[in-house]
Amino acid sequence: MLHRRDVPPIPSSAYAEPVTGRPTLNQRRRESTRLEIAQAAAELFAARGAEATTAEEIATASGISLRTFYRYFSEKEDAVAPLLAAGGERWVRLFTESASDLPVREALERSAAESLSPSDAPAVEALRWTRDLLRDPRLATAWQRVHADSEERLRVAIADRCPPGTDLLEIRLAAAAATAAIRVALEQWARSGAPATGPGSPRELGARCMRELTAGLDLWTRVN
Amino acid sequence: MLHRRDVPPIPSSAYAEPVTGRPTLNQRRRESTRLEIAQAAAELFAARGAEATTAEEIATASGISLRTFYRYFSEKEDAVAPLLAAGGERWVRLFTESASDLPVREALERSAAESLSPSDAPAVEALRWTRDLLRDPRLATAWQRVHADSEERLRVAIADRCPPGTDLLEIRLAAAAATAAIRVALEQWARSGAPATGPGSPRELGARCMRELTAGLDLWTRVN
DNA sequence: GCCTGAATGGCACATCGTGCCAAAAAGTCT
DNA sequence: AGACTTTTTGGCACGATGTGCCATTCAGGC
Repeated sequence: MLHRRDVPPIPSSAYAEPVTGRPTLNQRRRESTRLEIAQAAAELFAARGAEATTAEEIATASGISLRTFYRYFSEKEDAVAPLLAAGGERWVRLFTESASDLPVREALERSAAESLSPSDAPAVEALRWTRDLLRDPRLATAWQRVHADSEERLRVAIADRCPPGTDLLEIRLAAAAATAAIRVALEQWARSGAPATGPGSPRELGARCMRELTAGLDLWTRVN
Repeated sequence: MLHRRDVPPIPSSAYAEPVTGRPTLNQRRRESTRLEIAQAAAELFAARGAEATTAEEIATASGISLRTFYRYFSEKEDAVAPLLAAGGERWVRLFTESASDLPVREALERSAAESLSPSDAPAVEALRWTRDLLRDPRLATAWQRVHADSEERLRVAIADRCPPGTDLLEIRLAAAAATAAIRVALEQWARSGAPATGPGSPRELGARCMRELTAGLDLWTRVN
C-alpha cells in the first residue's frame, strides 16, 4: 500500500487530458513563462554579472514575485538554463524524431549539425546569449548541468534506437562523446570571434568535433 | 590603478620561500586539513545525505568553526571534492611527470590506467567514497565541477607537450575526450557492483573508454 | 622572551531557498 | 450566467548559506 488512491485511479495533472499533441496547454504556457524569465535574467547577468544580481531583481524584472521565481527555477543561476539548453534540447528532439532506419551515427551527426545552425529566430538569440553568458564564471555550474542533462536524455534516446541487448557502456560512451563534441564546439566558438554562420561557426566546429570524438566507438560496428 | 599596493611589491605568501620541493609547508598543512574535512563530510553525506547535512555539522565534526570551513571550501557540497578529485589529480600529475619523449596518447593511457588502479591506501578510500557519494543527486554539481577542473588542467598539460603551433581545438578535444573517458568509467563502475580491481574495475573500464574516445583524434597523427 | 604575519573564531548581515496558507486566476460543468 | 474544482500566485516566516569585518590566537624568526 504505497499511496492512498480511492476515487480517481490516476492522479495525473488535470482535467482535459489531451489525446492529441503531447504538451498540455498549461505546460506550454509554463514554458513560455520560463523563457521570459530567462530573457530577463540573461540581460541582468550580462550587464552586472550573475554574482551582483539577486534573485529578487530577476523576479521583479520578469513581473513575478520572488516566490514564484523559485517555482520556475530551483537556483538563481538556473534562470538562464533555457537559453543555454536551447541547442541541446533541439538536438535531442531532432535525433529522436529522425527516421528510425537511419544509422545511429548518421542521425547523430545530422541532427547535431542542424541544431547548431540556427534557423529559428529565438535560436539565433539563444546562441548570442550563450556567448555572453559563458564568460561569467558564476554560470559555469549551470552550463555543466545543462550538458549533464543533455547527455542523460541523449543516452535514453540512443538506447531506444539500439537492440535490447546492446552494451550499456557503449551507449553511455556514445552519448558522452556526442555531448562533449557539442560542448567543446560551443565553448571554442564562444571564445573565438567567429560569426554564427560560415567558417568557424558552431555548425562547422561541431561537425568536426563530432566526427573526431565518435570515430572510435564500437557501437557503430555492431548496430547500424 | 586596479589595486592599492604601496609597501610590499610582491604579495606572495610568507617567509621561507622554499627553493627545494614545490609545495610550501603551510600549503601541505592546508591540504591535510582539507582532506580531514572531506573525510568528515563524506561520512555525514553518506549517512544522512547531503541535503540533510548542514555546513555547521561538517565543521563541528571536523573540529573547526563554521567560518573556517568556508575558508577551505566555497560551498558545502565542495567539501567532498578532494575525495572525488583524488583520481583526477593523480592522473594529471602522472601525465605531466611522464617522460616527455613518450607519445602523448601513450602517456595519457598509461597514466590513466595507473591512476585508476589504486595502489595507495588513501586512493582506495577515495574510490570507495566515490561510489557512495555518486548516488547522492545533490553532489552531482560537485562531481561535474571536479571534472571540469580536471579537463582544464589536462588541457594545459597537453598544450605544454605539444609544439607551439598546435591547433587549440585539437588539444581541447583531447582533454575533453580523456576526461569524459575517466568520468564514464567511474560512473559505470559506481553503478555496477564490481570490485575496485579485476574485471569490471575502473582500470579496465577506463582503458576501454579511453581507447574508444580518443581513437579518432587528429592530434596523434600530427605530433607524437 | 619579543615581534610579525598568517590562521582562526565570533558576530552581523544580505541573500538563498522552502514550507505554509490564503487569495486570485483559470477551467469545467450544469 | 453561476457554482464548483483545480491550479497558480503572492506574502510571510524561517532555517540555512556564504561573506565582510575585527579581535584573538597560533606559529614561526629574531
